[in-house]
Amino acid sequence: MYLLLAAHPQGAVLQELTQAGRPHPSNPEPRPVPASELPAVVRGLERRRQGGQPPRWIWHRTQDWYPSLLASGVELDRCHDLSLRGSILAHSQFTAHTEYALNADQVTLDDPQQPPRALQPPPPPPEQGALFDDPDAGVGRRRTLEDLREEYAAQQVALASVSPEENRRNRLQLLLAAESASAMIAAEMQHAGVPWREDLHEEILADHLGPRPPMGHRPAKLEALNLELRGLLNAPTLNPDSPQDLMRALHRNGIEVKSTRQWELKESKHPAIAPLLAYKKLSRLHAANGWAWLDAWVAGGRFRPEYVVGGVVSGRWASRGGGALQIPRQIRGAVHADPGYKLIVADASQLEPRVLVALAKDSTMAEAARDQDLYSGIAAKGFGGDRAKAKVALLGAMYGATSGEAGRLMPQLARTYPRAVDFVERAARAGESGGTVTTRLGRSSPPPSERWYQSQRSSSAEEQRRAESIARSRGRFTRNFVVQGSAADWAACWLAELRRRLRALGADGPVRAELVFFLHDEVMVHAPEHLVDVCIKAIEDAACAAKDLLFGPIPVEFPVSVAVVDSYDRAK
DNA sequence: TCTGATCGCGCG
DNA sequence: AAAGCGCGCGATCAGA
Repeated sequence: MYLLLAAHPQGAVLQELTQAGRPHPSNPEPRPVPASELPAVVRGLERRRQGGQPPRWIWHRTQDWYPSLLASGVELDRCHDLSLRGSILAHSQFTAHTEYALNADQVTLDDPQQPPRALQPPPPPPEQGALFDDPDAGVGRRRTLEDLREEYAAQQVALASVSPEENRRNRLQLLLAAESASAMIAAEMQHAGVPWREDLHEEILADHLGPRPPMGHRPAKLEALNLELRGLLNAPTLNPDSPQDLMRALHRNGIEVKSTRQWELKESKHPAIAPLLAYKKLSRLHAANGWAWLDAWVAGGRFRPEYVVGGVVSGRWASRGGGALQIPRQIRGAVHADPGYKLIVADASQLEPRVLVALAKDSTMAEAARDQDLYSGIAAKGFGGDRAKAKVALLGAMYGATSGEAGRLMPQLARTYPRAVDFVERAARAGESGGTVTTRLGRSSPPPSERWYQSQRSSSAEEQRRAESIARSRGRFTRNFVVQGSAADWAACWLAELRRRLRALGADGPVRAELVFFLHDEVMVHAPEHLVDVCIKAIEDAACAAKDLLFGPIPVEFPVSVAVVDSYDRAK
């Protein structure tokens, strides 16, 4: 059962559709639902089964509907997020020949005239009347039931015309499903929040920085370091937070650095360097994750960041507010399971190089990667067992290193593993010449920048060099895109498969395992102790399922490492 | 005084 | 200025 949900002056309007996107013949009439009744109505419909399956909800953006439904206690099984599907279909090489993609520039669901969503104030939740008083606000004029029905139908037509060769149609369909599932998971994770012990966080801050200072003042330990620096550098008014100020003071003391970055400062032996590095470390902790951060982002024992699915072109998630994807190791001790619960932290070991092996069908490298530690396996053949060298070389190949140790190791890597190296080289060449590359499931790289096109028309030798530099830069991007993006494909499938298994475990009851965090190749489940073992099994099974979904039965493993801990700092 | 760019650093 | 890839965020800085 396909249920389309759209905004309406009185709240919402529902319509049952066929899979193709036409009104369902047995129940074609749209049904308006007042905002106040929406959670109850949706809950009722969600309980219906057709062929044993719950309905699939179709809506413009998951973010516009699902958070408030979750707040009302309504959890749903699956959806189509038309906005996320649309941006994949509009750019995928798999659909490049379709009307949908060809028209994408003129008719898109998300108005290109509007600034990116990140720059707009967040839309009010649908049950707040304001949204419906002004037809131009929020979801806007072109998001009526009819618009969305047409949009969905057009997406289905585009999908149906994808070549079935090499399983392309199935792969793209899988990507769309995984992307919509991701949107639901992001909303559910925000709803659940990361378990965060404010008292432990404050202990960490007090240990490193001293007691909480009055607003706008430096904590005691930072101020002490500041005074020490002023003395050592003979600079009585130094502000170490100012790069210019700091640079001048360093130069006056004969410390000839070109920037004030940590790694460059570490080169110097001057007695002021140690306290300066200590200052920078503590200053960062105070500014990024200090008391102000705690006040702003943690409430009721939970950290609730906003995740932005589709926020990165490669398919990775981004986040908005609170630096959710950059929780420093320093404060991970504050992420702590509730009494009677455990944190299960799982990460896909060396995901990107394994994805490269599978993409390139490099059987020599696959053989080497049978080792639990991929880099050791690769080092054993071609690098005389030198793991560090093998790692640098492989990362260099995926990132496009040209100089330094990684650059020098490339020929060595290419001799032993020509297929893997050739795969990323091809992606780089395609990008340099303005072409498009595509992930395993069909997410394609964006077109070249305006700068790239302009540089192509260069004439002088100077401009030529500049053009080559811009082209190489795009080459490094597309080279990495296929690997990072296919890894994101895998991770999205892993996450969706895991969600399905966790839902099956604790379909009813308040005590249940929840996904609470996701970071590119790592998930965190907050689980009651008696469910820990089945959760671990679910995580591992989901990883296997994801591998099969992407690549089928190939001899490449995607092992996950799992830690069961009370606090996040004990993982890894 | 406000705004956008830049630096620097946290994460994968 | 370029730099092995992708991000977000806070403080500073330059310019209106």
